Amino acid sequence: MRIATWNVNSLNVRLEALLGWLERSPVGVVALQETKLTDDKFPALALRQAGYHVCYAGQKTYNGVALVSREEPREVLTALPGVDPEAKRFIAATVGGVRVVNVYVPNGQTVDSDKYREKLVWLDALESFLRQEMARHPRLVALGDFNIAPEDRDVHDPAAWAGSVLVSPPEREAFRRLLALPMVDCFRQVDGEGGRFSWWDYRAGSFRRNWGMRIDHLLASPEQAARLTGCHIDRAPRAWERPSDHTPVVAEFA
DNA sequence: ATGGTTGTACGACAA
Repeated sequence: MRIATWNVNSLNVRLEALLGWLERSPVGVVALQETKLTDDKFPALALRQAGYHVCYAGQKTYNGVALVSREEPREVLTALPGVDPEAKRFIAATVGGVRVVNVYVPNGQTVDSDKYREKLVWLDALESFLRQEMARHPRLVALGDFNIAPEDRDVHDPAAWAGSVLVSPPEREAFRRLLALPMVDCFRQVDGEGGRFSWWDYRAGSFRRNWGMRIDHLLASPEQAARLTGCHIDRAPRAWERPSDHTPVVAEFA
């Protein structure tokens, strides 16, 4: 089964891109972040007509997550225990025997901000949740926009970014704690090269210059990681007209 | 590379 993650930065703007991408790249599940739609505006019909089930948790203007899947999602959960349930950043469901946990981790803004402290609290809550969830669901995938570049090779200019949000040591420690659960960083397992990014700023021609970061991840429990047969970043949609600033990351499991 | 853009929504904020 192919499992993918894509921060679409407004599903309203990106619906045609998503449908076009699904047509050329069919998946078992794609996890979406930043849908920026209330649930009454979610394009469930268009996605059902494309042959997918959907579950979603949205709000006005900000955040919003969804799972788009070939098989019906079961045991859907739309709140991460221990954090503000009003910010729609979390949705989990069981699809085809795999527990899929879709996260839009808070960006954190700057390392001296309240939002940064909230990000670290959010990551603590995620770690606790995943530890419990893995005990119940040996086949577990946690994926989404983590807003963390795990290592310097995941950053185009590590010196310029040193200590900043997305790369700061406490954030990277939180990410390593997720890996210590243990979970496998699927892309890193397959591709140890640096300079492979999933996000590029809209400004300054960043995509053209490959000034980006790898901040979108798929983490797999050991049992699920044993089935991993491939993982790649699909850069194509980032070059399409009116793109998201993120591009899809796709893992393949036997 | 600390915003040169984009999205939401119509000014300002988030990313």
